[in-house]
Amino acid sequence: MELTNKQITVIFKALCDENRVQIVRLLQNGEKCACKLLEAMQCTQPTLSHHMKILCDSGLVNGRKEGKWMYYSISAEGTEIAVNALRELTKVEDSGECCCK
Amino acid sequence: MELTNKQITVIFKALCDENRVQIVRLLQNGEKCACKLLEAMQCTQPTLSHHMKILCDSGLVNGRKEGKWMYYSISAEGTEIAVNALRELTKVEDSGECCCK
DNA sequence: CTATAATATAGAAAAACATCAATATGAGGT
DNA sequence: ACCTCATATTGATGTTTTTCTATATTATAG
Repeated sequence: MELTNKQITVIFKALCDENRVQIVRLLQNGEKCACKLLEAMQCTQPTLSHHMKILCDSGLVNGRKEGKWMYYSISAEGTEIAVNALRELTKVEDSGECCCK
Repeated sequence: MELTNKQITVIFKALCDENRVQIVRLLQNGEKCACKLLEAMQCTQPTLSHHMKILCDSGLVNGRKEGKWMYYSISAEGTEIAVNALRELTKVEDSGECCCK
């Protein structure tokens, strides 16, 4: 349940590129085909494919193949894991270190 | 209130390095001096200083100077902004695009 | 089975990043 | 004023990431 530092970086690496953040935004109003995403982005097809791989590997985005098309959508599971990981990571715990405890 | 894609990447760039994730973990049980962090990390002092700058610039961590020491702590404000930004970014909105609506 | 269309992969070039050694800054203490 | 200690900055180097062009894969249509 607890993610390793390595796993956490995989998630956040996915979101540390402006293009990928924009892609996630494009997916906010529902599943989209790669070709639709490509239209909206200012990059070549291989570059988009590369970004989609990183997003899918992070678990934040799901890919679904249908015929020759790839459909992408935000993963409810993956994003919940990400939000929880961030909350856990940045949570200040009481260490019991203080004299008052 | 709504962060730009650029601002979001600054936050997540801070967390896409394993060392920085480890630093945040070290700060979870309270404010720590740079020298304490340095002891715990496997890096040189300039490298730590570099990571701390990135963490502070992201808003996730606060720095406080006291004499010749620097004390770092997790920023409640900054981390709340980060969690909210991630939640907003990954939220699937109803676009009204579907025929059923 | 061949042609075409959508996507993925390989490989190379450029940009960004992490890291270190050396040095600078700045704050106390003597 | 000088020395020392904690931290920051600089400049160089190796690594990772982004991006492209060219090519491969896969699926469908004719």
